[in-house]
Amino acid sequence: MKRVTIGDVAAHAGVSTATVSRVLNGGLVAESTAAKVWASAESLGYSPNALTKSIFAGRSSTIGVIIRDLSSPFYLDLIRGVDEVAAANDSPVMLANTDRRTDREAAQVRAMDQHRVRGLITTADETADPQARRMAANGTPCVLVARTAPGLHSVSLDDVAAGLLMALHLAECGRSRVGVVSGSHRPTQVNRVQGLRQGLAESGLPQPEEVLVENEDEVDGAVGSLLHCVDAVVCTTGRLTVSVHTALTARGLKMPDDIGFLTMDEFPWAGALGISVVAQPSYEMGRRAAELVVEEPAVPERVVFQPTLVARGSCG
Amino acid sequence: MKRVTIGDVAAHAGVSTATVSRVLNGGLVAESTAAKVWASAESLGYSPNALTKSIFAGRSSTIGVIIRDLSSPFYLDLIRGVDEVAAANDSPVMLANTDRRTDREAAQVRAMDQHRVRGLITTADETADPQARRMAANGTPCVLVARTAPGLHSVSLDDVAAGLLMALHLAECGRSRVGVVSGSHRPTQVNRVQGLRQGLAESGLPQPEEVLVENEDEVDGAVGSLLHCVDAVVCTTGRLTVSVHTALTARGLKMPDDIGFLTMDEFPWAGALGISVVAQPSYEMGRRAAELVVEEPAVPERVVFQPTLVARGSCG
DNA sequence: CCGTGTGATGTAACTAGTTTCATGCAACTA
DNA sequence: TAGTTGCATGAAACTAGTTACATCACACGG
Repeated sequence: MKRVTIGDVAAHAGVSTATVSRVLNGGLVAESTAAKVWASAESLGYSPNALTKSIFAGRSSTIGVIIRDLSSPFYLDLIRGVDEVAAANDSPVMLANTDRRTDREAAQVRAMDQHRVRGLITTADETADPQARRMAANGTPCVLVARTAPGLHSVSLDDVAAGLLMALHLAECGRSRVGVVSGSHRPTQVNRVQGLRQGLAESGLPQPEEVLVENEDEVDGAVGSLLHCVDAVVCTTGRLTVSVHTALTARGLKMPDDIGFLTMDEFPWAGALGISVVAQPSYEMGRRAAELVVEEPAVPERVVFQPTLVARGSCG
Repeated sequence: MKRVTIGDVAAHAGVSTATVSRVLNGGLVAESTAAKVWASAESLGYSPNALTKSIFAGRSSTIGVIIRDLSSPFYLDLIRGVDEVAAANDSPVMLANTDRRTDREAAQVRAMDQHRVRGLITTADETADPQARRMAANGTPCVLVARTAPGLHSVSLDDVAAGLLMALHLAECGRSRVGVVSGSHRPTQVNRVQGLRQGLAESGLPQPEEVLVENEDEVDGAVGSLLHCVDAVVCTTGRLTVSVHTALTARGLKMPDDIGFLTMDEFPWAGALGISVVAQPSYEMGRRAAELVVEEPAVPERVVFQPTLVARGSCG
């Protein structure tokens, strides 16, 4: 049960702990000594304690990731991107899911700080900003995802452009009356709706009917309330795609003939279902966020990605 | 840039580090002293180093999770379950994705060991077993997911039962000639196919035509080669559901009339698409795995979950 | 008035490593 | 042969905490 320490290896090999450390980390050691040490380490099953290394280095090699919603495909791809870069840099990933409970976020950030993560990638909202800034001041790069804040790095989508793309596509498909389902008051949602409004106006179309839905089980009612006057439904968050789609099809509406449907974020079944989406490069965004952590730019960097339209016929 | 240490707090409050430690962890301290220490800690922005605590405790509070495939809905739900229990126990989750590259697994397990995780939950295959056993011997509970091995905990599905369920449903739907797409030689896959064979035999149906597909881009060809003689296609892994479904619909086949389709693992769009599945309680499995880590049973425990059929009409 | 008990605090040893500095020893130079 | 150089190694200090033990002041009982 007692762990084998560097001291045990040193004793077994008949050298000092300093020498063992040098062998393990590639210092100046005689070949014969190195061989002895390797043999001892092997035979004792020595596993160096990464925590101790980290405490000496002042921080661990771990990259912290705080995610609002593990079940959303966007965040999933984001994590895949982060993990990819982290693995390439021998950095483990420490993951925390807040399950959309904002009150947990500051605590999660604090926990990450206490674990002395090498850097933090987070979707937390303003509440946690002071905490994140303190970390940044201590030299821990913090990257906001899907939001910007002064003094912190960020990786986000051009949400206004996403809204514009949506409006443009709807106009091209000959839709005239648009209903919007948005998911929160967060800036991403607000900006997408704003882009949509702007784009519709530029295309000479009337402003959209809007409903805001926090919980998935409110979607059906909300969509129902939209339907009396619209010929297309737009969903500004990938999280609600299934619910909105279900609300439409449950009413027997066929796309694109009975109703147009356009949503955010690519997902595996979009092709099979013929659903048009405005996609964000979530995997690439995850990669970029992790790169910011690894590269530690001195000045806060704001990386903005452009959305792309993937037309599949659900709008006509 | 220099971190505030317990020593800085002690100096600022005019006490010893021992007293600060006692204040922070609830030892015997005078109320007036405690107040001073809290004030100092607050004003200096002290953040206790969790790594140092862990090294003294001999291990960290982190739970390690090694996953083969982050994009599979099964693993995603599993992680959600693990995270839920971990969060309830104030344990961060350290995540590593092997991207189905078996050669990375042993290295990942080693890395988790070096980080002195409190416990390990892994889908790694036999290659990493010796490493995992060494960890278990050192007192780190290791839980295998979707596989069993002597001396290690495991959380898995009754895969034979899953195959039986599939066969039973196909028989009930009047299917007579079944094609199977399986995803690997791993025991899960083999057992599901075995259960399917057994169930078909018990129902008096002929043995299935089987193709094994490692890569997603081989699915279309493989499905094509099945189609000359079958009236139902079964997919024994959720990972390939999209590809197999696409291969079928791309040929203009309608379900259930032209072909029956049955696959593994529940997924968000199954309802919308009317696809019948044999589901595993992946979230619950994740929770149970994390509980095994937290509870550290002395004897290796093998938890087996039962699959359930969710019939949605894609088989008739 | 002295011995004892108790609560609050400090000292120092401990965790498992890394790293600096000093030292030993051999080979080479003068 | 003495002095210099340089490699290999060990002792000890350091990382940031925790904790066992020692100490001290003070209150109380005999």
